[in-house]
Formats: sequence, C-alpha cells, structure tokens
Amino acid sequence: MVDIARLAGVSVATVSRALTGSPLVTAETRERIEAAVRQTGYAVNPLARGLRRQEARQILVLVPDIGNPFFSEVLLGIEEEAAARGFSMLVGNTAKDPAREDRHAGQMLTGAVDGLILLNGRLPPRLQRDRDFDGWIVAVSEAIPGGRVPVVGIDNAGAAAAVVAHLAGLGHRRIGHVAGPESNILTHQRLDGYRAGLRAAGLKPASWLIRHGDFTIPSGEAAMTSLLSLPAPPTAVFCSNDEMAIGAIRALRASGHEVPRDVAVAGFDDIQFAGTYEPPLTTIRQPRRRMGAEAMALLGRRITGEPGAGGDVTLPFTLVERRSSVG
Amino acid sequence: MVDIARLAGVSVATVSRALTGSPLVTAETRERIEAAVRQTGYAVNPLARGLRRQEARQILVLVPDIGNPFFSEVLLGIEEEAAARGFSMLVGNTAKDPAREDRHAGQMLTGAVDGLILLNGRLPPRLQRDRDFDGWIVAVSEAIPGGRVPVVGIDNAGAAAAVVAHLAGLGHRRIGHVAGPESNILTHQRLDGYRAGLRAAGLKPASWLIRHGDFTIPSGEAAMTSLLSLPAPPTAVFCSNDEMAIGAIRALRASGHEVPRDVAVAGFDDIQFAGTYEPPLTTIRQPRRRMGAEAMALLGRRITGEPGAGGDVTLPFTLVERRSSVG
DNA sequence: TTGTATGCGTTATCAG
DNA sequence: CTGATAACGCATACAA
Repeated sequence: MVDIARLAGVSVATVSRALTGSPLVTAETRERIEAAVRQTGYAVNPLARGLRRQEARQILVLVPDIGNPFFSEVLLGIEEEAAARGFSMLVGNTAKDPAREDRHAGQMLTGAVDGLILLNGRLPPRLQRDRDFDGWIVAVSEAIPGGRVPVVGIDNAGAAAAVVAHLAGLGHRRIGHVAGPESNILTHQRLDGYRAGLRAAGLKPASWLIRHGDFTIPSGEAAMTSLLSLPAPPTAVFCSNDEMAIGAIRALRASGHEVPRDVAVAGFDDIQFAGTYEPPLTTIRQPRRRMGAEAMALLGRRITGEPGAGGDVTLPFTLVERRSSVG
Repeated sequence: MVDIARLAGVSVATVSRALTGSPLVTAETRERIEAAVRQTGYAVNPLARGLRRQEARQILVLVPDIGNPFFSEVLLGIEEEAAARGFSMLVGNTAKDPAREDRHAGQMLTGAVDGLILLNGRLPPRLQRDRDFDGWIVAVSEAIPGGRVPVVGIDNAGAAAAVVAHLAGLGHRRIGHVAGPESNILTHQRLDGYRAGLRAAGLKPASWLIRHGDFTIPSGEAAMTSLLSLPAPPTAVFCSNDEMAIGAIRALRASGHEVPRDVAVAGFDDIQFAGTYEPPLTTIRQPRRRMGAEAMALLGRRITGEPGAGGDVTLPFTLVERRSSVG
C-alpha cells in the first residue's frame, strides 16, 4: 500500500480511503490511485485489515460429513451466498466428534471467523456454556437443542404427514415407518408427523410398525427385513430419509417382493439418486441449496448488524410422487 | 495476551514464547502462563499472528461443484489432513466460471491463504500468467494443462484399460465407450486407455463405437441411445464415469434391453450409489478420500518447506466387478 | 531466561 | 479533501 501511495503521490491514508470507497476522495485522486493499483496488481491484505477492523470476513460451517450429498448441497448454497456477500467459507468436518467440534469452534473465540453455521445438530460443547456467540450462530435443517440458535429448514412434521397422507390416499392401511436414530431431532419431528398423518387418515399409530435406523442404506435394509418378519407386514413404508428407503427396497427385492406392487416405499430428502433409482423414489424434496443460502443470508445480516435479521426460517417442501409408491 | 502477561506476572514476549513452545522459557514460568491461559480461556489471535508471521495457516480448495459426491469426498480427505496439520480449509465453488476462479484465486495474492488445491482441472486465469505461486498449488484427480502443477490421482489410462480387459475377458468383442467432454484431460486419458485395452485384447478401436457425454446421467442416456441405433450396437459399454453409466443403463432399460444379459455396462469412480444401484455397477474405485489427504499432505510439505516434498503422486485404483457386467 | 522495542499492513482519529 | 499517526495483537531482534 505504501508503494501505491508513492506511485499515486498521496499518503497511505488516502489510498486506504480510496480503496474502501470513502466519499472523502476526489474523483481525480481516486483515479490516480486506481491506476497505480491496476499497474502493480496490488491487493489489500485481509489479515491486516481484519486485525484492524476486528473482523475476518470469514464464516465457518460445521458438518458431520462433508461427503454426504445432503450436506454438500447445502454447502453449495452457503458458499454462493457467502461469496455474494464478500465472505469466505471455512468448512470443518466433525464426524460427530465433540473434540473436533470444539477444536473448530475455537475459531469463533479467536476471531478467525465472524460466524458459524451448524449442520450437525448441536452446539460444540464449549459454545454451550458460552452464550457470547449466540447472535452469530445459525443452524440448517436440524434444530439445535436449547432453542438458542435460529434454524433454517422445512416443516419436517408437516412433510412426514404429507407422505403418510399420500400413502393412505393410495389405499394403504398398514403403513410402517423406518425412523432415524432415537437421539436425532429430525427423527422425532418426522415420527410425530408420521403419527399425525396416520390419525388424520383415520388410522391408528402402532409402535410395532416402527423401526429405527441410522440414516444409512444397511440400516434401512435391516429395518425393512425386520418389518417383513411381522405376522402382518406393512403394505407401505415411509422412511425418514432416502438412503434408508433405498435400503428398504433392497431388502424387499432380496426377499422376492416387488415395489410398489407388494409394498410401497417413500423416502425423504430427494437426494440426487432418488429420481434415478429403480424404481424412482417417492420422497420429500428439501430445497437444500436454498436452505444454505438463506442460512448464510441470515447470518450475514446478523454479522453486519442489519435491522431485520430475523429468526427461524421455514422453507417450503415438495412431495415428489414417483414409481416407488404409485407404480 | 497482555492480560495473560499481567496475570502470570511476566511480559507479553514471554507469554508469546511460552505459547509458541519456545525452549527459552522456564518450566515454572511456562506453568504459570498456562494456568493463566486456562483460567481466562485465552486463545491466540490468528490474524495478528498471521500478519506478523506472514502466513495464514489456511488453504483454499477450488471445486467446480461442491455438491458433486466425487468432489465432496475428496474434500473430506483434504479437510482431515489439513486439520491434522493445523490448517483450515476454505472452499470455493467455481462452477467452471473463470471469473469466480479468479475472484477466489485472489486469496493467494493477498496472502489470505498459504496454498491452493485445484479440483477443477485448470489454473484460474490470473494464476496462469503469474508463476510466483507455482510452488503452492496442487491438483487432485485431474491434471492441469501446462504441467506446472503436481497432481495427485490414479493412472486413468491404466484403469480404463483394466475395465476393457475385464469386458473383453467376458467375451465381448464390440465394446463401446461413452467418453467425457472433449476438452477434459481425464476424457483423453481414459479414451487412450480404452483404445490401448482394446488393442491389448486383440480388438480394433473403432471411432463409431465412441460417444461423448458431459459426465451427467442424461448425457449418458443420450449417448447410449445413440449407440443403440447402430446397425451393430456394442455388447458392452465402458463409461467414463458412474453417472453416465447409470444413464446408459436407464437408456438400455427404456429400450427393453437387460443389463448385463444384452449389454454389459461399466463405469468409473465407484461413487456412493454405484454399489447400490440396480444392477450394481462394475466400476473403477478411486481412493478419493486418500487422494484428498495426499494432496493436502503434499501441499503442507511444500508450504512448510519440508525437504522431500515431491511431485506427482499416483495412487492405486481397484477394478470392482459387479452385476452390471458379470451378471 | 526474560524484558523492551519494533514492525507486520490497515484503518480510523484528529489536525490541517 | 488530505496527511500524520496511533493502534489492532502478536513475534522477534536485541538488550539485559
């Protein structure tokens, strides 16, 4: 910057002003400075600026598994909105490990990042005690226990109920459910919606039609296999995510059943391969990319202290009817 | 830090030395300082440290599409290795847009990041002219034209040849190929391998058995449809990635062919759903996570100036034989 | 072994 | 409108 100043024949203070778009600079002076910048290829040092301004213009996203397509699509939305707002995106993989969560969360304390987006369903331990950062944390998809963190997501219970309504509308009366892990908030929201959907269709929720998986394909296979061993197996199954639905279909196929003729199957999320699978999967489409973008927008507003920052954001979902349920 | 100094009754310089692990500190003094740190929850400001040391302890990964499972798994490997080495990972989505590439690449020039990992097959324009950063750039999977950047990946030609050998070994004599985009380096490497594999099996490469797609499912469908319209369609098809292989299978199914009975299909990459698809896909498994980790390790060594930094890294691939080819 | 002083590159305050 | 200068938080050369 001192070089630019010399080249343009002004002080560094003026260079700084010109570069930050201050109105206190003559058009002519500004032009000289910009010429010097172009000539030298100079670029402001973000570390120095950040140190001075006490901000980093970076945000951190904590993800349990970057490799999971659901999360990576959310990341895409976050990145685009972040870039549009002049923020860079740091990504930390936590693998649901509290120690890693804390290590990454340390970047909030040190000022390395200005905000935090959580995709992993909970606050890192050290942030649970420390409420100082509450205003700079946003969650996506999965609500954070404690209710301190605003969430950007869909109405999971409503979506689950919509799936059940669809299945019931097809004439099914024994509708099973492959739920997620017990501890997961989404599991409960979707389970509640499943029950509500049954009641709305005049059916009685029965706990023996419910199995818990862990959102993986093998767990969906195991859950379906278990359901099939029932004296009166379900004729339709709503799975809490698409991976488990694919697992369920595999189990059905392995035991000689045809989908949806013998058993209808529905998933949740509309991951990339849901529409390509054989049979294509009936599922709930979540606007993942938009969820990411909205979360970043909300966080950005909070960081820059814009007035209408707002709280929770609920986005619309879509029930996508495909061959796994409607043959 | 000044607080810590006061608390421990030493100067900030000593605190700094203690925190950076300098040997010039009494065990006893160090203990007092560490106690003060624990008590206050103090953490070093990375911006200040970075400004002083002229480093950021951050690296940037440029990805064409974060949402693509292939890339996101590589990211996972990069993140883990980066974290292990004390680096944070910034991710920039380029969508193959040179303007975005340049915007992100600017972080190299400003010193916001210490290194760059390329997953998008080319150098950002502004870095093509400027060779100053050559030592701090590493590519994964896809070689960068110009040969200035070390690549971490597999022997793509060898892998393609292995697939063809497998297909030929099954008795196929008309083996088609659905290649990637013309401009892509991987396309050419795999195309070369395909031809080499044919010759090794005593078959003659024929250009009419080759179609180009763009690595998407629909493009694979279109390519296969086109191949099927041939007077003598191939009895086996090697696709340059799994998405196109899935597209090919869809096209075959749509036109009443059964896989692999009528036509055998093989893909490349072994993405998550390759093994779950119906039929499960014969493909080449790339060690994506490890590729990411090795790339970060290489970059880390270069940044810290370790002696045996090395150049290109070629990792082993695996031919995974599944039902799409061996029925 | 520890303390003092300086500079890393910017921005903001205060004069002019 | 512009310039001089202090301060952001830390690491290091130099003294002690």
